[in-house]
Amino acid sequence: MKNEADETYTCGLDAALDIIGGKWKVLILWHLHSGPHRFGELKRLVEGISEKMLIQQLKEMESHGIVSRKDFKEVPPRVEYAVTDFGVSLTEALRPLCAWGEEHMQRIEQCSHKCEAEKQRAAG
Amino acid sequence: MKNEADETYTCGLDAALDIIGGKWKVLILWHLHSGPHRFGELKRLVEGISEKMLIQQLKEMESHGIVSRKDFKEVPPRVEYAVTDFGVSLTEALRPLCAWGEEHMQRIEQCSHKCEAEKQRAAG
DNA sequence: GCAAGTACCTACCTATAAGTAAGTAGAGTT
DNA sequence: AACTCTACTTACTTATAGGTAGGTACTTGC
Repeated sequence: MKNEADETYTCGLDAALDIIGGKWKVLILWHLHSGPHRFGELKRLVEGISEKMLIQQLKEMESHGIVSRKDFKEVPPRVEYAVTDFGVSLTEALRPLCAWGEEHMQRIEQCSHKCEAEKQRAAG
Repeated sequence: MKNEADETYTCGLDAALDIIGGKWKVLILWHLHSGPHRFGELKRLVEGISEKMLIQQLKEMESHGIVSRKDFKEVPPRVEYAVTDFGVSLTEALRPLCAWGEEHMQRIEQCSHKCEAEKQRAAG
C-alpha cells in the first residue's frame, strides 16, 4: 500500500499486509507451513485456485523472500516450494491471528451471510 | 473470501483477513486503538483517505462488530467511533504481526521498490 | 445569500486483483 | 498422431476495491 517512492508505512500491520494480503497467499502459506510441496500438490490442496493465480502468488511470495523455489532441473519439470526462515518468522507472527480467526470463525461466517443478505436486499 | 453459502474458511487466517483485509481497515484500527475518535479526527489522522472510503470502512467494521458507533444526536452531527471488546481481542491478536511488520518494514519497503522497478522495466 | 462546522449519501469512474482460455516445453505411452 | 505428466507463459476478460465529485442535513455567523 504505502510503497510510493517517498512514503513509508504508517504501522507494521500496513507493511505486513502488503506481504500476505489478498485472497490466496494465506491459504498457500497455510499449506506450505506443514512442509515443502510441489506445484501440483499445492494446486490440489488449495481448493479453487487456478494455475495462473498459484504461479503468480508463489512468484510474489518468492520475491518477498517468504517462500523458496527449488528447481530440480528434471523433465517433466519438478519444482519444490518451501517456507523460508523469514517466512517462518511470519507464520509465527500469524499464529495468534490464526487462532483468533479459528475461534471466531462461525461469528465471521454469520456476519458474512448477513452482509450478503443485506446486499441482495438492497439490490432489490 | 470463503463466504459462499455452502463453504467455510480453510483456516483462521482466511476468516480474519475478511475482517481486516484491504487498504484502510488496519490504519483505521491502528488509530482507534489509542482511544475513541470522531469522524473528522479519523479523517485527519488517516492520511490520504477520502470521506467516502472512511465511511465505508467504518460501516463495515461496525457491521463486523469490531468498532462501535455512538451518535450523540447533536447538530452539527457528533459521532464517536471506538474499538469494541471484540475489536480489542482482534487488536491483541494482531500485535505479533504488527511487531513483525515493524521489525521488517525496511526490508518490505526495499522489496516493494524492487518490484516496482522490475514492473517498470518490463513495461519498457 | 455565502461560508463554516459536523457526518454522511449517491452516481459514476479508475485501478487493481482475480479469472478464463489458450498456449509453451520435454519425455513417455498408446 | 494423440494423450499423459510436469510447471509454467501470455492475452484478454471479469470482479472487486478504491477514488472523484456532487450532493444532503442542520446551525451559526458574516
